[in-house]
Amino acid sequence: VTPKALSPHELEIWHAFKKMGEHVFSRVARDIEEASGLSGSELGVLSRLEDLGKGQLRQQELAVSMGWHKSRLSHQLTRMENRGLLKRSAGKDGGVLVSIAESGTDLLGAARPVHAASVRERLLRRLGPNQAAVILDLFARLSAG
Amino acid sequence: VTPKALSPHELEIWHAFKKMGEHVFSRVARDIEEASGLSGSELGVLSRLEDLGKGQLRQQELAVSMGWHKSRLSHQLTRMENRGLLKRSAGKDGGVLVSIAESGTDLLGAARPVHAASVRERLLRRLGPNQAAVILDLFARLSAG
DNA sequence: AAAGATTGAAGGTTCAATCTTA
DNA sequence: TAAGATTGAACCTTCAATCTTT
Repeated sequence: VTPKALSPHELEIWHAFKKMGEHVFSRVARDIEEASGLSGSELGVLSRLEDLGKGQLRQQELAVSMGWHKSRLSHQLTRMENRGLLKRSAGKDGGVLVSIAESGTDLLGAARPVHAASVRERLLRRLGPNQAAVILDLFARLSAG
Repeated sequence: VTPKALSPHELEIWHAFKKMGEHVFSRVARDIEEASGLSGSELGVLSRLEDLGKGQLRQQELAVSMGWHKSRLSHQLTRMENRGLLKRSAGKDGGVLVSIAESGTDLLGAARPVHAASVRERLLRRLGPNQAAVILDLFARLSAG
């Protein structure tokens, strides 16, 4: 086979799809960072600790809930532990227990409303009448095997 | 003001929007990497060198065409120069001239058709009747001030 | 052996500081 | 001075290799 190159129109769609995400994510991340000093990853971890556990989760559960590989989470937790946002301790079953620290709780409290406002400002309020539905449909189509 | 938290429906949209991009990009990048050994960034740089210059561009033009900051491009070019994909030389006007190397040309030739096929498989063919148009509209809305 | 977790290396991105040269 | 470019630090992600404990 000799696959054809992408047409200008195909390239335009691909380009828009790429830039769309980059644009929104970078702005939301910046809003959160400016208001709380937390990165997007840090907010994700702290939110789950508070929402899914009561400030405490097994590392393995945390990994699954984020959809992250263990290695990625391990590196992330190491950085966050160094920043004093959380603590790790030995669980009774051989696993590791991750607990949110006081400064983590404080920053999370500051970041949550900013996150909500930013997602509304950068994405939700800009969606046309049926575009939210299109996004959900698109997500399903693109994620399907 | 006491901003409200995101509703479950808002969260669902935000989650879908995030995962959608991650899913598609990681698969396209993997397809390219497996076929050519090039990363997405490397392919972007090499493509522009071949398409916009004739294998040679001023570093500054390259930065503008990619929409990258000079620092980001500098780091990227350093890695690519170390891999033997391109060469840098002094331009006559004080700038730097970036030239694609033989191995860069070869890998680019291998990666191009794979990239086109992957974008079609991972994104384009999955779009419903009007979804391409929705993406273009969404891109415009989200990029607007 | 299998599960849970860590580590190091390499690539990527951003920021601020610095260097170089027209 | 101003433009073009580099550098180092910090953060992020992935992969393969390695522990550690059950």
